[in-house]
Amino acid sequence: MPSMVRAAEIAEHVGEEVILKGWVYNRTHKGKLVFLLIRDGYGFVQCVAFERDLDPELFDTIAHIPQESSVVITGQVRADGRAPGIPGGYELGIISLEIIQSVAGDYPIALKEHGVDFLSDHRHLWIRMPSQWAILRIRATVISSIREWLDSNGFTLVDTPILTPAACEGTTTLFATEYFDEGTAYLAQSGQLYNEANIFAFGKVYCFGPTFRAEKSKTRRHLTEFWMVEPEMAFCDLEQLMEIEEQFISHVVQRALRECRAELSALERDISALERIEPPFPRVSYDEALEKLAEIRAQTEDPELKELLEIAWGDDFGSPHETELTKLFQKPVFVYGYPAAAKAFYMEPWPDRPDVSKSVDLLAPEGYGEITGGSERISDPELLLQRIREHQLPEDSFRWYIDLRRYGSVPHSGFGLGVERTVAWICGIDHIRETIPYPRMINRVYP
RNA sequence: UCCUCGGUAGCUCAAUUGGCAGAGCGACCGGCUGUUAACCGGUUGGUUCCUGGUUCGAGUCCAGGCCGAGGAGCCA
Repeated sequence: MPSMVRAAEIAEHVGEEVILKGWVYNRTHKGKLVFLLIRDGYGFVQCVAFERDLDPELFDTIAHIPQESSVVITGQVRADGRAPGIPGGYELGIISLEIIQSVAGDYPIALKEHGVDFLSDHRHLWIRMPSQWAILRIRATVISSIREWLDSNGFTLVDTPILTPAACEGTTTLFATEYFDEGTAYLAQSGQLYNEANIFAFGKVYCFGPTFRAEKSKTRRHLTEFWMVEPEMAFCDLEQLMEIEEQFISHVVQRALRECRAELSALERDISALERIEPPFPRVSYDEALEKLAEIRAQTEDPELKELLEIAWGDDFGSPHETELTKLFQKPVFVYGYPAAAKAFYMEPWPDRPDVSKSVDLLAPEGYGEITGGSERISDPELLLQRIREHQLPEDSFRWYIDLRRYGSVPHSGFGLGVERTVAWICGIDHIRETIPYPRMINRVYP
């Protein structure tokens, strides 16, 4: 009895008779010769049927097998440079083939260009296509390496709630839901405040889960449901935070490079752009970034870009600013020291510059922009209380958060990494809706 | 919420000044021994987003609406 193989490991079985279980991705009929491109979940393998080698009835079946039919194939593995696939270069000479289900011939996704709305409506089928399959495999590897790095560098996973009593940061719009007799609960937009409690028990922690924003954002960088990992560290200042981030991000990219070569090349990703990603990353202050933007603005001939890049000290960067800044570097770039007014209430002020916060965003290169946002947090209870009042937040709801500064307060820092934006950058694709299996956007909750 | 663009066959798109609704792909049938979304021939395929208006005549012009895409703001 031949043994079952996975497409990804086919190279290890050259000369052997093996069994492959999967689905017909494409069929090319050449008369006395038929090529089937079979996907099995682990890759795509070409299987070849010659009329002279097979029973006429079986050959006719293979010649007419519809796209996406499920099959069990027995065949002999051989190396052939002409064979397409992921990874390509090997093919199966078909000895026998059993159809588990023959599709009626009405599979909606033809092998041709499609519009994004059509593909989104068929997301449950779209994920079978090589590009989407490759992206989601890379996503899985990215998530795995995020957890691997944190777990092996002293961080404890401490889960934070998804149903929360109020806005963590009080600014962005939240999804609300009825919560028994307790009134309204909200879907979490961040686990950070809970992380800050957790570091006083565990030192270094992270939470990792879906987060929700009810913002009516309609861009290639936004989802209403997305995944975020948020590490938080006690006894950590802004400089140490940046060192942690660059180690962490570099590990994630390098492991994707090692383990997802076939997927990245299926996406035609420029590998060399990723090979450069290792510490240290450039660091630019907000003030320096403003100067660089002013230079770019002075040099551009494009009146539209000139207008988009207009910015005054105190404004947060918009995506045009981020995009232009990242073009100046071949690695992710830290921009630190944003104006306090543009950032959240809990951020530690810069020494001797109260209008500047000890905040840092990491902007991915090639125009991808912000993938992490972090800061050193306020550790003084009086200052924190003052900020809560300035932002007109409900003091009573933040009692527990203020307690953290009363019982053993220490300098501490943390950041949040957007998984989908990171995957989009690593994959080199232009819209994050393809980086999550079932994207949730302002006008899409199906399928 | 604002700006720009779009909606025609299952899919991707054409349709001249307002004058017979078209092509490619898919599906189905046939041909082809190395295809890479094969190629060639044939068959099949329509509420032109909706409502109203102008006109002898509307896919095309006008008004209102619906849906989608890209961008802005906001953010990861």
